[in-house]
Amino acid sequence: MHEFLIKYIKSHSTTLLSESDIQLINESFIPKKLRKRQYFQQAGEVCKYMAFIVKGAMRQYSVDDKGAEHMVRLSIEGWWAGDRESFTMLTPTIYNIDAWEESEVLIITKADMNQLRSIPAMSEMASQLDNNHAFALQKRVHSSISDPVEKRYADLAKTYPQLLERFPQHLIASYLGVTKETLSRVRHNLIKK
Amino acid sequence: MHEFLIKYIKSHSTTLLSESDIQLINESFIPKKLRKRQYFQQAGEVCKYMAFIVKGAMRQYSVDDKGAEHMVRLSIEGWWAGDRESFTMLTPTIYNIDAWEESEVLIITKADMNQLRSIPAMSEMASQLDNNHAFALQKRVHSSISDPVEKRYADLAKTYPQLLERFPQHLIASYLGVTKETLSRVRHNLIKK
DNA sequence: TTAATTCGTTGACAAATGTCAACGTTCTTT
DNA sequence: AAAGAACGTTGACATTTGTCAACGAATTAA
Repeated sequence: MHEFLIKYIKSHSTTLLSESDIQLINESFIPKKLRKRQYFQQAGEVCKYMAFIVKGAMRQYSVDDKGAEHMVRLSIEGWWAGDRESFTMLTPTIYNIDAWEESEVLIITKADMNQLRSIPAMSEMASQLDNNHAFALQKRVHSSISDPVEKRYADLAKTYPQLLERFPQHLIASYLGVTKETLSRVRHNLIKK
Repeated sequence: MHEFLIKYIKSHSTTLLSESDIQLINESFIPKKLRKRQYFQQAGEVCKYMAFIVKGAMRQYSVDDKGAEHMVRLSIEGWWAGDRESFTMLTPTIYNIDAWEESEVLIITKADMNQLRSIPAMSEMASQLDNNHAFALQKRVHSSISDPVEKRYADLAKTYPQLLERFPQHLIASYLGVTKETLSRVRHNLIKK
């Protein structure tokens, strides 16, 4: 189960991992299975763990006054789940995170994560991840103020085609900030062209 | 001119700065004056410098096919300017950055920034900044998919009242992702309540 | 000082999106 | 196998937002 993570770390760093490094990593990341719809984190809690998804699909979302859900993130295997702000600042999160599909994850606490910073490949990977995360958020902000829904959907389909295969359209619609009806019509228009 | 930066670094870190640290910082950050509307960075270039704004106001924006500008960021003194992705990845930026008001900035190259990582307070500040930046982007993504314009504007007015005083409304509108006419009407409705 | 821009507002209308209801299909669960 | 739920689509209509034009006030430049 940890092999996927080790492979992932190697591919996101340039320095080598010693046997003892791998040992330490294996001990720090605890395997956990999540049933369909099982919460990994609920709004109001402090996010105690980051999860590396080995298998499955998860979503991060808020719920507003009217009970409507807003997807801020959709993730599948090879990606991470957890609210960064809550995790690093130890403040209560406003997001729920749950498993959309039955999932297998490797979870780690903040303390253990800090321990692992002593491993060069780990800290390298972490900062690379932080960068990529920030770049992706920046692009999403930019497209949200610049592009019509049609383009936002097309870009998503091109950049992350896996997400369209794994999540139903009403979650994709929420992720894009529109209703499922609007996305349905936008898709209809796109096909015509 | 550097005093403001030093004060800023101190307030964003817990470790002390030695005299030689301050010396090194002063040498790494080069003062630069920008006239009104002068470019700090143009789309297509690689962002060679990060700028700490000592005085003035700057904006970061893209320009689409139709010539419309989209403000991804509005910053004033005590904030930073520069496209993080271009700066760290050495890729061409898609954003223009220019001075909205006459400004004084302190600029630093990536190489010099890396040098400064040896100063604990500096690296501490940098990671704190990265975090705050990511948290702010996350919030903006969330509000863009969850909140109506009215609430987005009210939140902005509450969180960053300075921005409303320093930038004209059509730039604020662009920052929120709506036209100036829409913002004008939204404000009108807000006042009635 | 005068002339030219920029800025914010407003009205009329078009376009995009949301809301609500209905429907058939597919997928789950029993 | 049957029943229920989830999903995606469509229509009718309301609401929001965009577009274009015009206007006056404030700001800037000549």
